[in-house]
Amino acid sequence: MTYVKKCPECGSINLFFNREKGEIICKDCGLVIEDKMVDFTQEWREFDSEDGERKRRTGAPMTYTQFDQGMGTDVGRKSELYGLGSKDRSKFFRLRKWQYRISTAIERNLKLALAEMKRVASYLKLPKSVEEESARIYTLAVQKGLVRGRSMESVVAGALYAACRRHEVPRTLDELSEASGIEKKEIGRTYRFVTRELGITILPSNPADYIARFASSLKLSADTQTKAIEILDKAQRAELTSGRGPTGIAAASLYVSALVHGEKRTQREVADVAGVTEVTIRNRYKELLEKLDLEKDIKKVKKRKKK
DNA sequence: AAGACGAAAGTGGTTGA
DNA sequence: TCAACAACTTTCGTCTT
Repeated sequence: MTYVKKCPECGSINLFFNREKGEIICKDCGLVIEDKMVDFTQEWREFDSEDGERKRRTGAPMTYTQFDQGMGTDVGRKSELYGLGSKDRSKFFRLRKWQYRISTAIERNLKLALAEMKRVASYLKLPKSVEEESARIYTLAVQKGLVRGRSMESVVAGALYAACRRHEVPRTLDELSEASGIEKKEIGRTYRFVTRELGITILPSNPADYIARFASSLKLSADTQTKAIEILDKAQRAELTSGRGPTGIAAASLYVSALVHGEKRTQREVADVAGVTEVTIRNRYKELLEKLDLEKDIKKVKKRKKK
């Protein structure tokens, strides 16, 4: 395993080490540097002892990014035909034929889907752990027949979106949409459908998870970023965040923070990277000023400018 | 001239009867 | 199942820098 001290992209030494996700993330440019480390968390949850027994396993690691998960199932072999009557014989062949048809159909679909998934995931620079999770979700969806009536691509996008959220490295629907070429609405729809049908629970995404990425695409300093997180923290305590879109909150915090640090960005610029409109930023921004008495900070900056 | 601000009308999703 | 509702968007006119 390589030991990274500097970000190969921007040379920054401001790295964030996340043991649970097995990743190192550059705080300045958002690059995921190393994601091949061991994942220390369980990927399943145990609700009772019986559940645990079933899910625990030993042996070679299973991967979902390969279409048959490194395993295969077959309906019997010819050698098992001895002693069967002609009726059973034909049943045997019928079953095998179906087995073949179904499994090849699923396999073909999975192969295509996983290739597409890989493409989109690498376009979005997603860590391997997210891709794995996404592949798992997609595989389950196929097995439950949830792809029927929907385009394969949209389910792939939905699975990726869900996986990102679960791993707390959220991408916006807009980004997914741009990378996959599927409409935002459609992704949202299939995402909701698939997670509901599979009983996957997803926590509402935390605005703080967006800050680092937005800040780096706006080329804001680490100071500004830290300040934005602080503001966010206060906002959450003042209950300004519930029911609001997390991206809007994150964008507004960044906007304010950039303002007081003299790294002003226009509302338009911030709005663009966050995938919201200026109006939303304005509304959140107004609320932030009202409830968090940040006015004095803003005034200070204005005075400084006049000099 | 560009950016910030705010009002009004429209959209898609959630909720509760 | 449908209507009310909240959040967000689009659009557009006005004010500020």
